[in-house]
Amino acid sequence: MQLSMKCSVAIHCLIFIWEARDKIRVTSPLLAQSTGCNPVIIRNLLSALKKAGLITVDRGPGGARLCRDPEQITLYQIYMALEPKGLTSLIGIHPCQGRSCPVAQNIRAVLQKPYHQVADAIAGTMREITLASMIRDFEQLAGGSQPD
Amino acid sequence: MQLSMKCSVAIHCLIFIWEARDKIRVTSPLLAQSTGCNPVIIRNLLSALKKAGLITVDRGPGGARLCRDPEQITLYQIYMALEPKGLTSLIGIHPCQGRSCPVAQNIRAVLQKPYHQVADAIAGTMREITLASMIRDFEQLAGGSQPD
DNA sequence: ATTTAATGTAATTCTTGACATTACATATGT
DNA sequence: ACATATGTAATGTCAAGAATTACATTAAAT
Repeated sequence: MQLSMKCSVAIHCLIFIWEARDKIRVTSPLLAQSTGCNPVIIRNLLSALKKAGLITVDRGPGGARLCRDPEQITLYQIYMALEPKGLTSLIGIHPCQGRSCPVAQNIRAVLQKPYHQVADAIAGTMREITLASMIRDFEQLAGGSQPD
Repeated sequence: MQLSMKCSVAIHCLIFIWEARDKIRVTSPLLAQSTGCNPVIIRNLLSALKKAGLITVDRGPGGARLCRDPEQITLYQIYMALEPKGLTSLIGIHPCQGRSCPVAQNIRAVLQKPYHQVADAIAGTMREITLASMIRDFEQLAGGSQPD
C-alpha cells in the first residue's frame, strides 16, 4: 500500500483522541464516523496502536486515550505500529530467482544497498516528526472548535 | 504499488542493457526472459524510460541502448520516469471531506507538511544514487560473467 | 522485394490485496 | 441485568496492477 492510508487514518484518530481528552469518550463508532472508515477497521487500527504502547483502549462501553505525551510520539512509531513488515512494505523487488542470467541472480543483492539508504532516509525523517507538531498545526488551522 | 517493483525491474533492465552493450542486441523478449516479466510489460517500461530520455529503442528487429552515461542516471530519474504522479504515489490520505468534525476537515492540510518532508527525504536520497554505482556493485558480485 | 523478428498499443482477462461487512463472543459501566 | 463497546474471525466487494492476446507498424537480412 501507499505510505499507508492507514497511517493517515491513524493520525486522524490520534489527534481526535487528544482533542477529546477529558471531554468525550472516544469510541470506534465515533472515530468511524469522523474518518469515514468502517468501525472494524478502526478497532484493528486502535488495537495495533495499543500493542505499540501508544494508547489505551477500555473494553465495555469503551474509550481510547493516549498513554504518552504527544511530544513523545513520532510518525515513525505510528507507522511501525501499523506496518508489521516495517519500511520493507514500501520497497519491493521482483522475484527472478533461479535463472541463468547473472543480472537476475544478483539484482536482489545490488538493490539492497540503495533501498536501505532510502529506507533509512524515510525512517530518519519520520523520527523527527512528532504527533505534537501535527496537533499544533491542527489547532492553528481549526481555531478553538471541538471534534464531534 | 510499493517503491515500485517496476523500479526494480527497470534497474534490472538498465544494468542488463549496459552489460550487453556492443555484444548482444537487447530485445524485450530477452529482458522478459531475464526479469521474469511479460514482454509487453517490458515494452511499456522501456517506452517510459525512452520518454524520459534514458535509453533509445530501435524498431524493427529492435535493440535498446543507454543514451547517457550511467554516472548521469540517478534512481530518482528512473523512479520519476516510471511513476507519472511522482512520489505522491507513495503517499495516501484517506478521503473524509464534507464532515462536520474539525479533525476531518483539516487532516489533509495537517498531513501535507510531514508528508512533504518524507517525500523530500526520499527524493534527496534517490538523487544521490546513480546507475553507475549499482553497476559497480553488480560487477563486483558477478565477476566477469556475461548476461544472457 | 520478401521474409522475419521486433516494437508500440489497445483490449481483455486474471490476480491480488486492501477495505467493508457481518457475526458473535467477551467485557464493563450504569 | 442491560446496554454498549471491544476483539476477532469469516466472508464479500472492489479496484489496481500485471499477464495475455492481438495486431498494425517498422526495419534489418537474405
